Amino acid sequence: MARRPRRTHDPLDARSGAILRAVIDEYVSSAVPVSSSALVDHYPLGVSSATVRSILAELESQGLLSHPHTSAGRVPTDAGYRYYVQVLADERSLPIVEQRMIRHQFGQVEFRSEQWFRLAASTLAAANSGTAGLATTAKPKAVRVRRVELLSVQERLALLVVVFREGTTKQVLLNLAAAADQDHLNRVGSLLNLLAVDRTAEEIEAALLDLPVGDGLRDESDTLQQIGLRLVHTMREFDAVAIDDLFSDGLLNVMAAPEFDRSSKVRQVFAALENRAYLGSLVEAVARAGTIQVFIGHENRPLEMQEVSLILAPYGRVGRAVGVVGVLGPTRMTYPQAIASVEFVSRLMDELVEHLYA
Amino acid sequence: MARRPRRTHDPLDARSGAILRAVIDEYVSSAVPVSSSALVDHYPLGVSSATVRSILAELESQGLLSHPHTSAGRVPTDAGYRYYVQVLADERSLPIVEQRMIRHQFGQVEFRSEQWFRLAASTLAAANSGTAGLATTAKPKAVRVRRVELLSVQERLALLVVVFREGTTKQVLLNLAAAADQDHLNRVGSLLNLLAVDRTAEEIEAALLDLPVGDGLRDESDTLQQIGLRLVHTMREFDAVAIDDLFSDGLLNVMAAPEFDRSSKVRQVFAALENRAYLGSLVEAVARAGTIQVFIGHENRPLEMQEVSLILAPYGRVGRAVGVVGVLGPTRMTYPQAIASVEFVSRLMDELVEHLYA
DNA sequence: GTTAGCACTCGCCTAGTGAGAGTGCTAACC
DNA sequence: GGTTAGCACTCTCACTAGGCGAGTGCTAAC
Repeated sequence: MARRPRRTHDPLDARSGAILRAVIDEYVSSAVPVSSSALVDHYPLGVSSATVRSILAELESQGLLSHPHTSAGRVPTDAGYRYYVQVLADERSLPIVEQRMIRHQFGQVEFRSEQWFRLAASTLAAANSGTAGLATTAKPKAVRVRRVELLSVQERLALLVVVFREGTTKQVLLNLAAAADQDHLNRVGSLLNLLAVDRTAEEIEAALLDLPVGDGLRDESDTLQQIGLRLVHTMREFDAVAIDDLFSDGLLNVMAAPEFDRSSKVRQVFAALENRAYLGSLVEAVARAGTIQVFIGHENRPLEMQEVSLILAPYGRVGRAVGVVGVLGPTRMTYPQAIASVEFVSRLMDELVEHLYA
Repeated sequence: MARRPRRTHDPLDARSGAILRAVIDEYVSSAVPVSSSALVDHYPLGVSSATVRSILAELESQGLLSHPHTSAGRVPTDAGYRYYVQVLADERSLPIVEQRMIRHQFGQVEFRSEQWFRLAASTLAAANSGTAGLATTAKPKAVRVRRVELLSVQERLALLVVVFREGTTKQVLLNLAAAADQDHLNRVGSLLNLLAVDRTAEEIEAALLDLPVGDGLRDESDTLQQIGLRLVHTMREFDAVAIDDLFSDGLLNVMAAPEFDRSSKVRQVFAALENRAYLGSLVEAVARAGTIQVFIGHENRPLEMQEVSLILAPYGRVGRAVGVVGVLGPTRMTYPQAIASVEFVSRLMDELVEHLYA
């Protein structure tokens, strides 16, 4: 499961590397198998097409390129992309103007965390044509309560609002065992706050068990137990999911790519996004790695994701809240640019989260 | 804009009606243009294919059927579907077993409104193969505050949590003009609650303006003004959107239909869902009508939605919180079944909402 | 090691053909 | 007069053949 760095291919000599890079650059922009002549025409390789052909044949024998059919040009394999990403791609960073523009946008948007995630996703989609932008909310391993609130809805119906330390809230409707008015709930609420604030599910559960019985607040203690357990349950559930909320943008752009012209292919992309289990495992892997990770085509285990690539980067603080931003696109994507933009946005999100915790 | 009932076609005689119905039933299940011989084979019409042919020609001249090309069978037009839905379709209701199953599922799910919407959407998707289920949250025209809560995040950063009467919450991060600790925020919070509880944005704004200045709480009054205005702004924003949250399920099923095998068609469906403006107008129309509404193909104004149909029903109480549930699918869908299930689920949601307001 | 030249392969486009489906029309029928 | 059988006609679809062009791999010369 752990997504350890794949074994890098035997290093290529400079010229082979340059040609592989050229093939990939060309293929990414044209979406058409690349011929030897196209390479000598568009790239300053300084050799003839015949020479290029022999090198292409060599790269193919190494599994970095493939051949749709005899008289077609070359197409990168997943291994080819992998080598490209790991060895050949120039470390690029986002142009300053673009950086400034994105920062500006984040400054403009309302100060509401949901808006940031939306913006992160749409920014990434906009910065990488043909890909979708993704952003998950920041979530610690074990959430801690900042404050709970109890609101009477009806005689035996109450709304429990929990605010967690990272600012996310959950709300649960409670069917109360006994009737309780707002005054009663207020008293229970204060007790629950005393018990729960700054604590994890585990700790709250322990505290509930330690609760002295018959301490003059008999009336409240039943309700407190009931609601407390419900709170613990809700928190456990929240802790269990790797991805609480997933924002995406630009899925329509992905469909526009020629490789997705049949809807059965598009289906794959969506199935991928709905496969929260796998996506969750990636998010965890990325959070664990603590740095940007690239998952290319067949490196993705689920069959339905083997024609897409994901570039994901964590943000936030390990041990505290960690979320992930990234892009999802066809394997044929502009990796350097995508990596640069994902890296930039993740650092930006870092700052935003840091700002909240400073 | 108002989606008034379309003019019903001149009524057909019994036999023509039966044949139109047969064509639609057949086409819906086979997705292939329907020939006269297929009709006499599969339906007890009691006449020969030649007779059927002449009637088909008649129905076509009335605009209820169309002809892909000379030697192909017939396909219903949008007007044909409309006539079918309005005149021909038998009032069906969901089988009791299915009703019971759905009720059971709603009983099982956690008592959290979000879960209900998800379940409503997935139930509808499951009950109608080839369609997506939709559910919007229940939202009144002008929301009213049930309670506000202020939490200190940092010296000059606070989290405002607003719980509205229907149980939804919003949270906004506030950049405070001046430093404020939790004590200070608590005092401001109580004042704000006094001011805001049970009130709409308009009313809160008015109350803020009426606020006596220099009433011994000078310190708090600046913060109160600032936060109050922010609250009003947030509520206005919330009031302005017709659709706050849209849950959908089964979009992948829609893609499976043969009419959506090219991704450019699928694109349309998604574009439709992202066109919140139009969707919002439909939701409003449905809420206003107070009853289930069917929007077929070209009856939808946006070009990108002219190959899909929507069946939407309101739930909740007009004047209070109203939401919408429904299905989205290709025009070629099983309308009677879809209508029955949407109607059932909307009544179920009615009950749930009613339960909260009782 | 590089290059020019060339034969070869193979997908793609076009045109052409035959089969089949389904219609519309007509003339006979009840 | 409505209904039906029969039939000519139309049009799509699937298949085939042929020509074109792109691009390769190989070879022999540089």
